[in-house]
Formats: sequence, C-alpha cells, structure tokens
Amino acid sequence: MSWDTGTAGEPPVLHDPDHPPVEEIELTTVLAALAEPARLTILRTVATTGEASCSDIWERTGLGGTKSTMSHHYKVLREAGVLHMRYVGSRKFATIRRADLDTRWPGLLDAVLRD
Amino acid sequence: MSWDTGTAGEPPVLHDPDHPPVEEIELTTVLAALAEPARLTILRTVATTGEASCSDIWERTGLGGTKSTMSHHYKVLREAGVLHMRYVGSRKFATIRRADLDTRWPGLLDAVLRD
DNA sequence: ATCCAAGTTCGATGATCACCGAACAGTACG
DNA sequence: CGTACTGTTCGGTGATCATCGAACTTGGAT
Repeated sequence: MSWDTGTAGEPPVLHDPDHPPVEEIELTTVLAALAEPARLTILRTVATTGEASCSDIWERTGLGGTKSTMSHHYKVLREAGVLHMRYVGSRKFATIRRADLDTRWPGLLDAVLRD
Repeated sequence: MSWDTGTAGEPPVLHDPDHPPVEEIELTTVLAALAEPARLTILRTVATTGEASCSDIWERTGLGGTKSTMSHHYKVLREAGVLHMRYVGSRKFATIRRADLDTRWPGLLDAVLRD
C-alpha cells in the first residue's frame, strides 16, 4: 500500500490514513483516550507484552467486553495517536507509539504506565 | 470548621469532605478531568499564576463560559483531586495539588503542563 | 438595611460515549 | 470448495457530560 499524496517531482509525502502524524496528536484527545479503565488496561497490557494482536490483548486483559466493543477501543486509541496498528493477514498487531508520545510530552507515558 | 470524625480518646481523623485524600485519587478520574480543553486551560492558568480566585481565573483564561459552567469545571477538578480550594470569605482560591499528584504519578503533571 | 459581587445548585437540553448484537469482509486451513 | 477465525461496521440504547439560565446563598461594602 502507498498513501502517496505528493506531487510529481517532489518528495512524496506518505500520509497514513489510519494513524495521525506526530505533530497532529492532541493532548486532550490522548488524555480522553486513556481516561477509560478498559483502554488503560489495554495500554498497560501492550506495554508489558510488547507487540500484541487484538485477540491476544483480549485474552491477557481479561476484559469481558464483546469484539465490537474492543474494536471500538482500539479505534479510539489508534485515532488518538496512542497505539500503532500493524495489519498482517487477518490479524492486527498493536504497539505503543512511545517515541512519538515521548517526543510530544516527555514523561507522560512513563508516568501513566508507572502506576 | 472541623470535619472531625474520630472517636473520643483516639487521634482525630480530619476528613475534608470536599477534597479526596491522596490515596483515593484515581488516575482515570484525573485524566478525565484534564481531558477537557477548558479545564486544561484552567489548570495551566493556576500553574503559572499560582493561587488564584475563580473570578481571576475566569478573567485570565478568557474562557467564555458562564459562571455555572465554570463552577462545574472547578467541582470536577476538585473532586478529581487536581485542585485544592481554599474558601476565604465569599471568594474561593484554587491551587494545584502538586505534591499529592507528584507523589502518586511522578512526572505526570509536569508532562501535561510542559506543552 | 441595601446593594452588589462571588459562587453554588437545580433542572433542562443537546452532544458525546460505551456497550451490545447482528451482519459483514478478509484471511487461513481442511 | 466450505469452515473457522479475526476483526470491522452499522444501528440502537442507556448513561454520562458540557452548557446554559434562573434562582439562591453568602460575604463585603456603603
């Protein structure tokens, strides 16, 4: 896949339609994404597990919700700029956008995860 | 005023009915309180101004809301454990519960304020 | 007592949100 | 092929939330 929106002759600008670029991540959106117990649990699970598929997260967190509810949470975390999703086959693997978040708000993620 | 709920002969336990004790402050509640642009503005104003009355905050932030809306935001921030309110006469002065928040989640407040 | 300034509280309203079930799409495997 | 697995999307529902206006309380000043 290639989300090339650049002009011919100029350096191509790859714009991932799913993930917001670093500079467009908003603090209030991040905070709102993390201000939900289930999503905070998801974040912590990914933090300790490393890259994990959605079904893995579902098992490890023990969150009782349905698939659609989980999918909703993933979407919120992804659109907020907290999680990065890697699509491989029919599975989806999540990682924390640590470098991006640390660049924008140093110490924020560490403070939230060290609890 | 005295919120003495202790038993006679035992060390009195002062329980402030307005502010949650440090150990009862919850992370998701704090994040939810800060995940609102107006409240984040209020927090930053108090952070730079120091102790400020509600009307001072209202003027300095330039938030356009009504008095009741502002009062609502103060209540959310206070009940979340973010702001401490000092009542003097008919005025109310707000400070950030920095020590308490730094104890629970070191670096969180700094990360949010350094933006 | 009178007036005003500072905040709170009480409905009410419109918006947003978390959650669900059902239907759907894509991939992997027999 | 069909079946199972993984995850999304869509409508709907009940709950929560931000905002407002109006009425109220309290305190200070004249």
